[in-house]
Amino acid sequence: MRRDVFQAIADPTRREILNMVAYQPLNINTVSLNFDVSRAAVYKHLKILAECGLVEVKQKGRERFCEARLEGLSQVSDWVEQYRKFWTAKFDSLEIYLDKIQSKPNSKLISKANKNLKKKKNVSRKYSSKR
Amino acid sequence: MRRDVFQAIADPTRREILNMVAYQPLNINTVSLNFDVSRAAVYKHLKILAECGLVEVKQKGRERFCEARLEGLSQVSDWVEQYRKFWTAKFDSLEIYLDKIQSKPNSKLISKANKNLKKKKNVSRKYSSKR
DNA sequence: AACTTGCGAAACCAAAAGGTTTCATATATA
DNA sequence: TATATATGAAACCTTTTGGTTTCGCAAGTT
Repeated sequence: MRRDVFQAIADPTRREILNMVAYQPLNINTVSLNFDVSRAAVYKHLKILAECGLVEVKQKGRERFCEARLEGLSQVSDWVEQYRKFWTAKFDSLEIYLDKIQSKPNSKLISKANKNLKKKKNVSRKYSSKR
Repeated sequence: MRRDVFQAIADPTRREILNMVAYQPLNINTVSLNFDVSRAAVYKHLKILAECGLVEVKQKGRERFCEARLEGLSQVSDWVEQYRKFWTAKFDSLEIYLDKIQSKPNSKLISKANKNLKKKKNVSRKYSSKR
């Protein structure tokens, strides 16, 4: 069960939950009452958010307050920011590059590709019906 | 079939694909050769990326070159950035607020919650075995 | 003590995801 | 022309996801 921040924020309900507890800690019930889905469903979402560290749960009596711990989002921020140059810059030069490259794609990737090709053929054979 | 950027980048393979085509357009086969999964699987990932606008596909003869169109990531960037203050700021005051609030959670959310509570009871009845 | 609340967990479900094979087709190439 | 390559698409399969009910229990309330 992969449990990373990217997957955690992929679900719109979880993003809403995150937004809700970002401004103040709320107990699980209060969070769930703000959604149409069942408390159990919200509970599971909260569990996922907690598992990847985006919310921290603190017991207070019989209640459990969920507090956002958004530092984990920096991982997403870092990932996105490394590509900002690609959508900020003009793409004309890249277009031209495409025209040049198309008959002979990047050699580095190709050589890596060739290694995988062998692996891939093995895998294929493994699953193939013909021996 | 929900098809948004958040979901598109949730899969690590798709993030790798995106990174691969960010630097130069590549045809589908070349992309797939760099992964252990089948071409068909990679094809599906590319389709998802294309559906949410993160890659653009251009036909060139019998080949189809995939080009990254990363502007869509700005949506993710915007979403994350709105929370940066929460992980940059000190949380002490929030901690104190928690202690004050815990016996009486946010009234705005609560009133919204009450509306949903009614809905929720209806829904429950709908699915309930007892009539 | 009896009742209400807030949770946690289990059992179940349907749909979505992520993969795999296989096959057909169009485009290059030898 | 015969062969190889690059795709698209369909049929299937297994695992994950996102939800729902139902139950039990502990902690507050009346």
